[in-house]
Amino acid sequence: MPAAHDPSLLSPPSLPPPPSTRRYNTTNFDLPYLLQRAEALGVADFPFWGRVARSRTRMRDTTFSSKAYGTRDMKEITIEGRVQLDLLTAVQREHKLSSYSLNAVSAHFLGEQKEDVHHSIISDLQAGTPETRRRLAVYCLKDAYLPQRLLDKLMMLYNFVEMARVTGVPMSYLLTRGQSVKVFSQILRKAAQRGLLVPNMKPASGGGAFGGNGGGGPDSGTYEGATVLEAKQGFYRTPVATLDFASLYPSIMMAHNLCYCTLVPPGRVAAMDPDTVTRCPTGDVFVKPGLCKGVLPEILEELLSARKRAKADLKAATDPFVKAVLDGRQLALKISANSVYGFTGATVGKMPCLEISATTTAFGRDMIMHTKDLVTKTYTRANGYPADCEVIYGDTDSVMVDFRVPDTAAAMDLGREAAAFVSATFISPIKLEFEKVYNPYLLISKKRYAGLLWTEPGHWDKMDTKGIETVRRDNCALVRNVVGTCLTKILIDRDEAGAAAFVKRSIADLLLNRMDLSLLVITKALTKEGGAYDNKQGHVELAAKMRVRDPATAPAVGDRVAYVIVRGAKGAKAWEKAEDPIFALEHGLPIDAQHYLDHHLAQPILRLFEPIMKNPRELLAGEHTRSIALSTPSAAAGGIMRFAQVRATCVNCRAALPPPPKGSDPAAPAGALCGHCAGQEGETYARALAAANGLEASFAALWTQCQRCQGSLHQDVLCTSRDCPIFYRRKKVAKDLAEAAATVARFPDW
DNA sequence: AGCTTGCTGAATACACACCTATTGC
DNA sequence: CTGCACGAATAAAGCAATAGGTGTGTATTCAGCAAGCT
Repeated sequence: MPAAHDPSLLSPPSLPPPPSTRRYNTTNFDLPYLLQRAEALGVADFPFWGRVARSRTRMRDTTFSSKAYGTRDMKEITIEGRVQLDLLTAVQREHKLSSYSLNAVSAHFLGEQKEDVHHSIISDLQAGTPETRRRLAVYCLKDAYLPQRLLDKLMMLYNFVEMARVTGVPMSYLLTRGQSVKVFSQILRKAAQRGLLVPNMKPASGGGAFGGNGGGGPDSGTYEGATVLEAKQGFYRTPVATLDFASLYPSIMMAHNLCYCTLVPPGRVAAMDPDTVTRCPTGDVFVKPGLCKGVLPEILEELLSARKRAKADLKAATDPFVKAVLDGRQLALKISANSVYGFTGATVGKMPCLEISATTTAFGRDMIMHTKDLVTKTYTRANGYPADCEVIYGDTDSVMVDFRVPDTAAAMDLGREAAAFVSATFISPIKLEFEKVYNPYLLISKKRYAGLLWTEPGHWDKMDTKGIETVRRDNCALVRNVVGTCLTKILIDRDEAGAAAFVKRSIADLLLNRMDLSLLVITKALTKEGGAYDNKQGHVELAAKMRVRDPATAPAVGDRVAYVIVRGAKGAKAWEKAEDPIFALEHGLPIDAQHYLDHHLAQPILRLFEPIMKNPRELLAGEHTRSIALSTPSAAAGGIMRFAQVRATCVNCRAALPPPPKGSDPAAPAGALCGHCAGQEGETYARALAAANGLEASFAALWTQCQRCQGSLHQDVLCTSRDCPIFYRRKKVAKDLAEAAATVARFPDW
């Protein structure tokens, strides 16, 4: 690309245009852009943004990588005395969304869409007329205004300031560093108060471990985690009470005074007075608080009291959105508290101490088993209770008890009683709480269930769904909708037949190609560089393809890749059939409906209906699955059919028409009807016309909707938003309309 | 010549180990 | 003692679990073919 002809500020020679996700990614996009632009234009006195005079703003590349936040390439930009708050990073860290484009995030939190203009058009707008430049300016203003509103609405500053104060790290760390630096900072602060010194430990593996990330010593780094009780799968139509340990791991660490400074080295155990130490299930020994109170337990007390305050605020709030934000805040504090345990188990971290983490989980395992046994043994008919209770499930810190009573209020009473009774067998501050009742409760397997959640008798609070397709982001919206609707019908409406009917309808719609493309878009995160994958995967292959098509907008590491499954040759692997939804739409690639049915819809439906129906498989077979609208392209080598002449078909009965006579113009419209249908021209034409008119009307409606979204009813729609269902619908209707118009054109005499 | 039989290579099915993404707690 | 160049190290909460996919090896099925038989 010769840059000479274009001195415009909008297209610097060295910098690609922003993909839609980067538009509000100040630290990784806007600031580097400004720096590089100034460099390209030779504006030497520009990059001095900090509050330290004559200190030049510097930039360097880094990558951040952690299990929880994923891997991301980042830019580190030094601006002394000013806090950078990159909203994209903040949203990515605090919220699990399918798409993080400014558009999608605004729609999610503000209920507002924003047009998404492809970067190539931006140059055109700038180079156009005053009117197009005005439009560009409005668009840019929106780009700036939406992040500001998100910042306010999500109470980001408020939450970040609190987190920074509680953990004692600079605010910038909250977005550029992980959990461990927060824990370490608290340890340093507490140790300083006590006059203790913290050792500067060497990083785990001593050798020159750089370049290839192989090895890494998987043997010593791991320890046993929590117990997950066997899930007694089924659909429970009676109340199931849930008993939870409050902050299990923190409370264990506090109760048993687990800390670096209270761990007794094996060689010294014999010398200790047995009354002053605790011997743990792992065999490790820690001194009791009377002798020396641990640093970690004290940190935990502070974090938990901060969380208690947050919970009190949450209770006082009335606005549902504010409630949601405050809930996020208390959750962040809970995660910080749990990270203290995690920090001790992080073998690649600054100060691993597996004695602490392994002891913590060992206590937890004992406690959940103890709770299960005690409850099962106590709540029996023999002890005067209505029935023998059963623990049907439990994960880490919870047990789900079916007391076998029909009444929600009765189950709550029993739950409260059991919680108090079991709590009494533990030392402070360990506490088992009765929290909620599920009724009904659909238990599919470990870590996957759904139910109506009750916290007081009389009315249920909400439908709670865990681990099922509706809450997983690597499903398409179709699956989420079908499963979600079925759950609503089954749990709330108690209409199992209706749910089954809905499934059949959805399958028929899918196979008849009546699905919105937006419902079929799957997104998955690109977790590492393309070459680092061992197995081929659809989203990885597609990302590579997109890099070839347009490097500027292709997904980068850490981004979520959106794709649809299009039809491929017979036996093609799934990774060959993944395609960019916009590309598929624009090139008219057919969707592989069967693949969606077999690989995405079938299993979730079976799992859902298995506990409910006798023969769930009938949902996947039968009349509604027979209607395939399009013919499959033929087998070998990417579809040999591509080279075959497409024969025109009768508009009425779709029978193939005889080929046009030799020598005639092949481009001329074919006759409309076959000999058999020849008499029905009038009604067939009327039908075709009606279809075209209907499509025209819906296209106009969608177009207007998009115009409204862009804020002007007398200008072209430029938006190509991957996240907007209207966009897909508009494109599809446009295509259908073109086909319908072509059909109408085959009746030249009418 | 027409049919069956047995063989062979290819296609298909299946079990299994492993990788990857994501969630629960 | 200060400024600069150069090289080294930098950082990263945890485990349990489900599910879908890939790749591989083995067993089974099937089509095609030649030989043999009627």
